[in-house]
Amino acid sequence: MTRTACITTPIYYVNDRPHIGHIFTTTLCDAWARAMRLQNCDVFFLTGTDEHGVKVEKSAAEHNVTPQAWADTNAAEFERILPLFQISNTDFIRTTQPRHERQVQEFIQRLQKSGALYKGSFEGWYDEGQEEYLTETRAKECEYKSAVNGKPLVRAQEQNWYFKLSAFSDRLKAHFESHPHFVQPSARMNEVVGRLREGLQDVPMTRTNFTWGIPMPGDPGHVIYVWIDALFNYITALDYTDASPKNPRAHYWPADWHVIGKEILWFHAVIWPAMLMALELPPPTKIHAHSFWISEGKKMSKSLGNFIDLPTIEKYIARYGLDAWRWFMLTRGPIDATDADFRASAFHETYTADLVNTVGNCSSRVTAMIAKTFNGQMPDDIERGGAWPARCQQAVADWQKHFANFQLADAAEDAMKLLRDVDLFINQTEPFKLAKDPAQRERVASILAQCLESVRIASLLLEAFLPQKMAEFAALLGVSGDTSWDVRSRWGALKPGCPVTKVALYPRVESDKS
RNA sequence: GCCGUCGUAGCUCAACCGGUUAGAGCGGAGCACUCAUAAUGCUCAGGUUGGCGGUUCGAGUCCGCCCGUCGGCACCA
Repeated sequence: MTRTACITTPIYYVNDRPHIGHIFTTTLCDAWARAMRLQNCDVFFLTGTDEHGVKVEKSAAEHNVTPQAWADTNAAEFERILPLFQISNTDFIRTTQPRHERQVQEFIQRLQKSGALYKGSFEGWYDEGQEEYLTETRAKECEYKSAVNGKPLVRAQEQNWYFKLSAFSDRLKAHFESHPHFVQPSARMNEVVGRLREGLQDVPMTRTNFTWGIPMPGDPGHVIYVWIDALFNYITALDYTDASPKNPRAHYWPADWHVIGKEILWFHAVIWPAMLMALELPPPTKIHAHSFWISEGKKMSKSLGNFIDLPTIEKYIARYGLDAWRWFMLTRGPIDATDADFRASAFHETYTADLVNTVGNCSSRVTAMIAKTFNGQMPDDIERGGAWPARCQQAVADWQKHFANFQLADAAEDAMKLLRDVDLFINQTEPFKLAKDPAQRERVASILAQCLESVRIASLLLEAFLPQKMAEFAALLGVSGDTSWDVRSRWGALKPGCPVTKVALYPRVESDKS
């Protein structure tokens, strides 16, 4: 029986344009999904778009189109760009799809039956121009005036459906205690636990001031709040209103990882698990909340206009290649608790140091020596690998452990270390010198065979990060994607005599000193 | 304001429960080598581990205070 794995990105709000943040999150998930697939896992990798809410309704009106048309256009853009980054998602869910809307209504009805919902009145500071409520702190910040038109905020009230979040306080606390790694990184876990200690308030889950959303079952005029609607995507994509074994997707839940940005942690770590508890469904296994990119030392913001947007990203890919882009995202990105800086100079240095000088050069020197010394054929290793099989096995084990813990950059480093060891080994054993002595031919054959086999295994470990060139390299060596993990991850997949040509995987790129 | 991060070599970061001369990568300097994409390997960083005080046989690692940074505080990846 094959293992299953499930990973999700947040669904992206269609009022936004795709930028480095979306692509970063999605790429993280993609690398993990690819790593699991390499290991023969049956992977469900979900992404999609969040399309309801007052902001979409307003933007649509400004553009003189229907909300659905506006959502269609923008959702299409999010979906269109996935192949540009070789994202290997297995589904793309949109919250305006019938499958989602139908199931959300059913889940809401179940929540109602469970007694987790009640109708109460909501009072708050209301911006009449923007037609939205502001939080108490936000209202204070704006001195109780609209940030947009300067008119005073009004005290407004409306009837809403509430989710009884407070009732789940103890169960949530118990879950956090028994699952100390539920939220990663640990700094984020601390934040959630700390806030949980302060007590929970029930959350409004419907609105009446707009209509672009999923109607509240049995209460016309009430629309399900976008966030509640959106969270359900993780299980509506699995048709999880039917959790029985007859549903071919049901076994993917609970998801191994919800990968999110830190700003939406509370919803995923607290509200979402509580709703699932109310529905008597299992919570997600783990949540990884990454941090943000900043740009050349400055926070990205709409007002500064320094977002790393799609055209900027496409320029990098045109210049350095997709692998380089993914490599920088995955190894230098804000995957943990601190923000990371996107600098053009750092991008260039990372590409040169890692992909050109290490991956590219090491594979090049090894294949070149074999091509020259052994007529382009994998030589026979009478030493049976020497110390290398164990060394490679260790790298594979470390890599697996790091991926299991969502430590992607560390997993990449496992492969890089292996390559650096190969470089070192070549300098120490000097096969290029020994090759001049016919008496040393067997020794040279063993050294080079060991090098190539180690490089091959390193490239396997890099394939989730660098899908383009590593797949190409594997194919060149005749050990490509349809070969099983057991064969590929073990020593000895390259047989003596198989053809080897000199490779040049990552060309040097001149830095543009302006 | 409340809660929470982080503050270690020029840069990016390591260091499990406190325990020998605090470690890598990148950049820089020198040397070696020539199979390779002017690549690679070796050597070189005398860092008061933000500051002050405390606990301890012993603290980067625990406690207190201070300084600085960043984040969350309900809908911006």
